[in-house]
Amino acid sequence: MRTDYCGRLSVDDIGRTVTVCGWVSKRREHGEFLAFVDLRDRTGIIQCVVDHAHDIRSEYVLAVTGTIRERPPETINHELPTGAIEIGEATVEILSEAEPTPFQLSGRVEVDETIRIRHRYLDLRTDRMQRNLRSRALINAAIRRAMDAQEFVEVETPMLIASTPEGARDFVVPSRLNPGNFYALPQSPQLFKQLCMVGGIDRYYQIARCMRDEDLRADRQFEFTQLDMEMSFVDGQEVRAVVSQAVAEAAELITGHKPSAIPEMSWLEAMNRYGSDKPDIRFDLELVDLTEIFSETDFNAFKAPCIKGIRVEGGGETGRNKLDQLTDKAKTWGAKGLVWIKVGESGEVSSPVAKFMSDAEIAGLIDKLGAGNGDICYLVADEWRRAVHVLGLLRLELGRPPVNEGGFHFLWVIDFPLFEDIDDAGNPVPAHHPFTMPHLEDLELLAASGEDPSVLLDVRSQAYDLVLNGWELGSGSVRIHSRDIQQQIFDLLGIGEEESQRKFGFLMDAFRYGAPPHAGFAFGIDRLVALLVGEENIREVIAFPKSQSGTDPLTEAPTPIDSAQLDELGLRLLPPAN
RNA sequence: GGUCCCGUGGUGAAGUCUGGAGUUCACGCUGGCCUGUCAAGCCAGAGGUCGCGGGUUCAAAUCCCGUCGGGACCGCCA
Repeated sequence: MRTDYCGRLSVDDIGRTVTVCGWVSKRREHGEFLAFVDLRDRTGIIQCVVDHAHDIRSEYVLAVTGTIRERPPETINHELPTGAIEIGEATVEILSEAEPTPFQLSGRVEVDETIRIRHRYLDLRTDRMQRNLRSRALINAAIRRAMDAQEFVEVETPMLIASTPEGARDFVVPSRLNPGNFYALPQSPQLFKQLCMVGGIDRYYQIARCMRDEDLRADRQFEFTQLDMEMSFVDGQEVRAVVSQAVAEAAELITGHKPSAIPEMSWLEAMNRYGSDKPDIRFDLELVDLTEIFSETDFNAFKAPCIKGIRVEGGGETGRNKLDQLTDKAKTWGAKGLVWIKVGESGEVSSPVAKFMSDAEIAGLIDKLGAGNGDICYLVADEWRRAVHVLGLLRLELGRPPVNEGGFHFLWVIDFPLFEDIDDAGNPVPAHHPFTMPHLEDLELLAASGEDPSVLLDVRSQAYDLVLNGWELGSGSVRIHSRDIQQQIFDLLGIGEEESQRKFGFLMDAFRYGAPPHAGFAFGIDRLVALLVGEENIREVIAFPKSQSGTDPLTEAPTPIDSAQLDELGLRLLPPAN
């Protein structure tokens, strides 16, 4: 039926008689005996010159046969790759007619996203979606090539697994053969890939679908895709090298040039300099520590464990309205307040709280922040964690570039703390998952925690995150392969032997029979692709995404099921709440 | 669970603050004209429960209350 693709025809084909197939992108009629039909397929557009085009409408599916010829010089379209040629005296076979589409596919106007998703089969015809899905496929292929080249074995792990109460909320699937029992869909193949290591696979990877029943966001869908990998007899450094290689090849494919080596930064440094564990290092605006300067202060609001500030160059013109808005935002982020200090064009200092500070303190903070004439400084005083958190968010608010600007800045954040917090019951809250290996130098702190649990917060883990332009792409760690250390961690977390046996017994059992030291990583391919193609929402790189409320405007899922289906599964519905 | 924004012919927007006839613009659609366009052009036309429900008012797209849908964010996402 087809001899050529539209977008691949060129001046080299002049004189050939071809048949192309595709959709009518545009029809331009010039009277009864001359019309131009732009035919579109996945490769591009070719202009076809036909007579009697009156019953050919947009999005009709055609097979067009004719001879490739040069266009008259004055009619060459330089906007179009095929703009120097056309299919002349074309005969048209209508393969399929089309009603007017519910939205225009030209991409010239932004269309409501729900309408696009409800008619995704049309939206997929647009340049944007064609490009995004093609880029995604290329990135997947590049990642597979990188992993295959390094002798990783692709292993598929089950989708129907046992539910574990930790972590995200599970999607569950009722079992027909075992009424009253449920499978869970995997939040990640975590335990299975560790079993693969015990099984001597040595290097495992999988482009794995993961499901988490948590609220959706611009960078979060129920279902998402990860590159999941695990290696035996390696340290974290070697894992990061492999992952760096995979994302570098993916990035090179899209940008056309090899990204530089990915820098590493400790979690503590990231928090101190950027107020985030996923710093966007495309821009500076770094946090500066001012605690020392105010150690003897009389200013009550600054009698705090930590005082941090940022300086915005040329921010002195910021109006009172804007400053009030920023202060309100800082409060919603958890700050008690936001202090600002302007340095005027002739060096004079203005701030609502200047009168509470000594001259030495003002001079000190201006010096430390490097504030010059016309600048503004923002200061937050609080507990260390809250101070850096608030200023980190303020930093993003004031300086974050649009998604498609500033290039691609990957970053490894390493040496995460093992525990995030101590809960009300006195148990530490794990920052990663409970199989994460602590730093060997910090093992003694674990032992010492009996007297003072707060030292646990200083225990570093061998966990690492990969960050791109302020998005967390993924995380990984060196795993615990010793049953003793694992039990020690479970004890600290308040997970007793009986409970750990019930939840993770199969992993603990596996470790009895020779567990290799192992480490791994997983990163979100949706997020990587979105950033690389310049989209700020992962729905744009997913063929059939769900809305923020978890429904699918195309299939209308989720839907009720009939009572026969419920009976078979041994389920009965409760009446609606309220 | 919470905060904020949006909902107006098929599509995108303006109109809403400050109530006064479904008003406007662009695209698309239908018909006509048109032999070198490419966002073709020109002429004519069709197309609306202003998301839905209630309230205030002589009068509601506009003000108030509720509700539904969409989106951004907080919580949540070991």
